[in-house]
Amino acid sequence: MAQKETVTRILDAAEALFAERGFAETSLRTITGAAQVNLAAVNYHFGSKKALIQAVFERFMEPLAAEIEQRLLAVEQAGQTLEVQGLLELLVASIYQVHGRDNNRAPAFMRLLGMAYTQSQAHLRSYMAEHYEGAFKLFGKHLKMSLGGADDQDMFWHIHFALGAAIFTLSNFDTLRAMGENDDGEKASVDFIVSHLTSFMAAGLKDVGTN
Amino acid sequence: MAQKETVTRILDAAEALFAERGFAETSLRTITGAAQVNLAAVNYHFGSKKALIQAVFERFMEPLAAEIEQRLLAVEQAGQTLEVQGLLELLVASIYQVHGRDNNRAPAFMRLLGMAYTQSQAHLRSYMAEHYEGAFKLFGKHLKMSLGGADDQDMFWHIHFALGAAIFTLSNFDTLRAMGENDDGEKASVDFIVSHLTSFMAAGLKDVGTN
DNA sequence: GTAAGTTTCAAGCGTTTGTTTCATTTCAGA
DNA sequence: TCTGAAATGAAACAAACGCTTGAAACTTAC
Repeated sequence: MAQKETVTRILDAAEALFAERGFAETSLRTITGAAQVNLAAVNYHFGSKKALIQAVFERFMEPLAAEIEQRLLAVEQAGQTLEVQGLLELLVASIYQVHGRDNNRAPAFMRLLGMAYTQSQAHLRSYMAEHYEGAFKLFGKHLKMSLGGADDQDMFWHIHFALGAAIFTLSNFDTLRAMGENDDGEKASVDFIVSHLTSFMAAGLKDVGTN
Repeated sequence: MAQKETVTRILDAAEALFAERGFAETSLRTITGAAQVNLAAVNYHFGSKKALIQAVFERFMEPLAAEIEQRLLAVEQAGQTLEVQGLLELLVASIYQVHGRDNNRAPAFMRLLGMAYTQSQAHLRSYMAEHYEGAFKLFGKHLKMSLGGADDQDMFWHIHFALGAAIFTLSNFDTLRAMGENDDGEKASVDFIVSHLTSFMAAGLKDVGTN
């Protein structure tokens, strides 16, 4: 088996299993078992479990952050100014573009993002803050413009309120979808939720500076 | 040492440590060490680690759910109808009333709530859904009235968007507060964040049914 | 075709985990 | 004061963990 295959299979299995059960709850043996790869391969290719976790994040975030930055810069160069709703749609479109919209990779990764905050993974948080500060600040700049120059402190918190709504909802997507079945046993579609979520977030963000 | 003391000290230590590091990352030895209690005491008094986790939730949620139900029923009996913002303030007031507002128990518990969703603790989610369904549905009824009879499906999702914003923000309270320091090194106060958060949530909730 | 480098493999290293055991201590009720 | 149940303590259990090892199996290049 070629190296690339082994590495990819480990990353695929790790991403899915971490998302499903958490970092500490997922052992290397479970991962290598699912990936049909020898236990030692993880330490050989990545060095440690911690490094594997980081690699999972890197593989997802790297192209996504690049796509977002590129789209935002294109908006600038065209001299446009997007509304809040438009900015959020830009994020959604970026995820779909980079990671597809038919698989459930995006919700799975949102679970990972949530875990990076909730579980004791300080190394992950500093890694993310470091590597994707550029994209985050660029987005903040655009958001500030579309909100008519809100106070920085207010905006920081409103962004995280919105981020929380998105992370929580998408990271518990399957659980919530099962809970929220209507009386006909019908589950909400992804598009339904994404459109309501962005609408909710936009309404909340626009509330900045009202108290 | 009397039994009650031992049980209480285990619960106190477990609540704080679980909130700080997660369930799987916190060993019984760490808990009993912090509580200055023998290792076997956990299995003696609670039965298992899983049962201990559940007991931590029960101790916090039981009086809180009762307080919320009581306040909502009092509103009904007075023939009042609360606005969205008023309903959210009722929740905040209930937490303060039951668990105090000077300690940081509420943010710590919000971390636990977030973990109950994010980590693989299906037993906790079903326990919560079962035991506090009454309070949840009662709150939903009031919210629906204050939103002018929104669609059930829409409201279910908007509630969870708002819940996500609250859980995420409060559960990562310290991390975010450190990240969000302004240039003078000043951190946002709890009251500042709670008031902005409820305002954000109210704005988002009122958005229900606009698309 | 062979040698060098890379990747996989089975096995086992030392630790830590949740849980159990059983002897000992504590303490209320007779 | 005696007794029996309740609680605590020290020690050990099997199982699972991350990680390491050295030999075997590959791939690559000459």
